[in-house]
Amino acid sequence: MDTKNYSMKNEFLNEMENRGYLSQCTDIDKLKEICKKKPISGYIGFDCTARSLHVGSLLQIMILRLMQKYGHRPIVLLGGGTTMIGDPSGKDSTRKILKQDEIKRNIKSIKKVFTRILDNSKKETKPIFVDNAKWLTKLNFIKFLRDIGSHFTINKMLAFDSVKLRLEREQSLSYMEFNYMILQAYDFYQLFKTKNCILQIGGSDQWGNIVNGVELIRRMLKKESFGLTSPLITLASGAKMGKTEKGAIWLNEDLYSPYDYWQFWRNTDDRDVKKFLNFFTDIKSNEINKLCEDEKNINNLKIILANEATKILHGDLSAKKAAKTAKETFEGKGLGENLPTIRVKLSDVRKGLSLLDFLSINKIMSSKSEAKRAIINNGLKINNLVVTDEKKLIQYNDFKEKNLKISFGKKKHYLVKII
RNA sequence: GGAGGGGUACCAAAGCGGUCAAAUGGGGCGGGCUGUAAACCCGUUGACUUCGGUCUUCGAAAGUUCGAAUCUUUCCCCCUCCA
Repeated sequence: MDTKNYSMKNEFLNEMENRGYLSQCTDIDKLKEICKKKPISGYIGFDCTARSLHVGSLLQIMILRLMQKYGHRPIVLLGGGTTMIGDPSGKDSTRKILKQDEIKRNIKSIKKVFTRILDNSKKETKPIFVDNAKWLTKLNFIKFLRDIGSHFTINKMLAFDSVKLRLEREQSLSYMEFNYMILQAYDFYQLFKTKNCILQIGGSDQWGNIVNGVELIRRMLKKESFGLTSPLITLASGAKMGKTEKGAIWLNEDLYSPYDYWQFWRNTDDRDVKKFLNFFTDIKSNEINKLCEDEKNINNLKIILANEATKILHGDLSAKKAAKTAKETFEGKGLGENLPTIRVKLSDVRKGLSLLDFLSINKIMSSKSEAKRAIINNGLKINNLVVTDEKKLIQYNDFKEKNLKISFGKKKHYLVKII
């Protein structure tokens, strides 16, 4: 992380603007004033519906990181309580309800990522982790309705996008989900009261939920708080950031390897590269401008992006390893040591392994039929040679010094080793 | 609670007794072209198979029939209007 002047606290919001992190703010000027004078605490809430967050949440985490950089304190709210309800924002249908111990497990797993990306070394900016299950699960329904519910009107709630869109699309919205925004507002109120947290940050789809919290704090405590949103990242292709058809780009290492993560950034659409350099690296904005002007080969920019982004999440060493493997695999057509590796027994190889079985057993292909199709479509290579025989057996003489590379398509490569 | 409409593969949507593993579009995957990009073009898109076929799939269950995604009954779910 940058080691420059940490006292420039007001720079936090300026850099947010420069990097394109800022979409809306309830009162940017006033917030800047406050930031200039003293360190603040700001929070972002995260859903715990999966074992890991995916790159769709990365921008939010980068914002927390940026707060720290300028001396402010990030609060990470892992929504163990709200996850039991499910945020209807931006969703067409109700999510499946998770069991409580599942949510607990998810929280534990998700937390790992924050300890990597955020800075834990300084007392003043060390992130605080909170779980809203702590207060939400203790609420008394009648009391809550009287104390909190009375501040909300249905008229207004119906006008929020999260509700309105669902109704317009003729999708049902349960009473449970309908209450989500109130709970989120209550979270902010809690954090304001107990942690002196004056700012809530979120994606632009959270605007309604955030404003509700600001409003609730004003009504209940007669105090001012702030809300701020980051833009919804839209890819040049029109798709949403983070989830591909094949599955999400997970941040947790055990779900998505550093090598794959590096590849994800390396494969960025040309049109998104500059934006992503600003969003997902520590390179200064003006340096990025210069880089983009000087560098004529956009592929080199993508490599920088991949290196830097991977470094932030997985560390320098993993980033370097991934870059090296990519180079060996794609440029040298060789065997990158860091490729996903499958180990086989010598005795099995001597007998001859059915390629179709091998592919499906090791989950390279989801079924034998799919593997067969891949071969028919010339999509499968062993040591860079197209496989044409679907009945092929993997045999000892296919290996070079006990190594063999299986490639599916141009980008998916696997290393097979004899043990 | 009453009336009507509807639930089909990853999504949207056709099919309304056999020729249906199910049209078409999107998405995905693979190939070509390139730059590990985009666009474009081509192929492919349930599983298993001794490649002859076999098995499972059209909300769920039961039934009619030689034969059901298609007809009947019950149940579940969704939508619209009314109360």
